[in-house]
Amino acid sequence: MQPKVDGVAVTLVYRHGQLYQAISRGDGLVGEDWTDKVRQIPSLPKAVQGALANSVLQGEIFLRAEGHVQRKMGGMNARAKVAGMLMRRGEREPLSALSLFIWAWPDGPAAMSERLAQLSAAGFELAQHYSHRVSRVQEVANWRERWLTTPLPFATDGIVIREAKEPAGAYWLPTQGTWVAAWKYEPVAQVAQVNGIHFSIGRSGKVSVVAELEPVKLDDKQVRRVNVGSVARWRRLDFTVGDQLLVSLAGQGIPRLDSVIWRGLDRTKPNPPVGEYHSLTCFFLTDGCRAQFLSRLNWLSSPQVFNLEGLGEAGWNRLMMALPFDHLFSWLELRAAQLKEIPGIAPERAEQLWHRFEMTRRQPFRLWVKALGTPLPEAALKASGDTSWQQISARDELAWQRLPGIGPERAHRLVIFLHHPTIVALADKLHTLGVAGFD
DNA sequence: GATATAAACAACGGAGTGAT
DNA sequence: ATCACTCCGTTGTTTATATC
Repeated sequence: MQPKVDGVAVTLVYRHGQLYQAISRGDGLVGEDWTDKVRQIPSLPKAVQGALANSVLQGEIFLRAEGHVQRKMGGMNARAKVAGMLMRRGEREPLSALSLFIWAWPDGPAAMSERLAQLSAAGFELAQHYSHRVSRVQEVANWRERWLTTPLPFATDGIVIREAKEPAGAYWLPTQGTWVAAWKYEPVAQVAQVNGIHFSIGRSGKVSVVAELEPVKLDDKQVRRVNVGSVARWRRLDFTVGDQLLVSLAGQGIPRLDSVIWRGLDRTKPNPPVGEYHSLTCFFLTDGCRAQFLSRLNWLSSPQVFNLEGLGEAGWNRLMMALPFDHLFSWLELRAAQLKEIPGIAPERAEQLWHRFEMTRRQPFRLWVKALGTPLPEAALKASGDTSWQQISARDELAWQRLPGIGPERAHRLVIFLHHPTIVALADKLHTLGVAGFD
């Protein structure tokens, strides 16, 4: 077992004895390249030899904090600080405050003791120093308590227990792994008063309930809101403005609603929108559609679709306020001169934005399918290979079901979606607007 | 019927960018 | 110089649906 070091996960790739690449975890499959930053960490060995010379290591970049007692000092925003330092550009200061804790060597020697010994000899000493062989739950509990209350050179958020035998690296997948378990420290919890209840509407029409709180401090974080989840859960919990909730930090800093602590006498509750929104609503900016419409715009400018940089929720809001917005793709009809008139958008930026808009016309057809909000899983979209509206709307339920991840239910919904008058009308608009694939 | 999985969604903090 | 905004990295919870 080892302390669970609180930092930012990184994958190190060594080739020919040199650090070749350092990659953030990202979404588990693709991450950021932090190679240059990691090379500036002083404790990183300059070169490694033997089996390590060509290896892949998993570790944690952490902020050195000599004498850190977790129970007394909490997390100190260590993770955010590390992430901040790694995202900072240029080389203003050396990253001398950072260090590395290597916790896995997926294709290293079979015996854990051997892996730890070789890592230590190469200059990654921490794992060996802080790893203990355990065979009983009580031993684990003892170490856990000890690491929580005595000084360590880093912040921790629990402990990790690993089996001595690990599978080959090829079998390591995000969110899986039965050979390793974490036992986190009890989260700090606080009672917070509900000041308001907010219903947010996502692009698909899904409604989420968010409780606005009288701000409370949890460990190193200031919490003002907490996600309640579905309307159904909110109803089950049965709370309203003025009631008090128990809130803790789940995982590494996301507020979590634990329970309702106290209810007042006044049981009046706001009315949530139920059944009003779904995947076929709010393609047009009409009364009551602002929220979902905005979510749709935000989605199509996100990296998952067109990646229109620098255009977020507030930006879209400005566009919507200042210009005639009718349907989801009205932005394609705007002229550069119109964009330049918007307060808060400089002429240069307006020009640039207009160009980005124009370029989306030539973006791959599959991105336009996503932009439309088609309820089609990523894997199926890739496998379909369709490149035109004709192809995609010609598919019947059986043809859809041959794609991965699509069963009868999704196939049915897809056919309804694609032949819905609103979608047909939008596809026709895209044709008129000269978007590739809609001719 | 049980289990697995993908997708959607939420919040916070630090850094960087662009507008005023 | 200040402010508003965006981006990124962190991950738990819920739901719907596919698949075994």
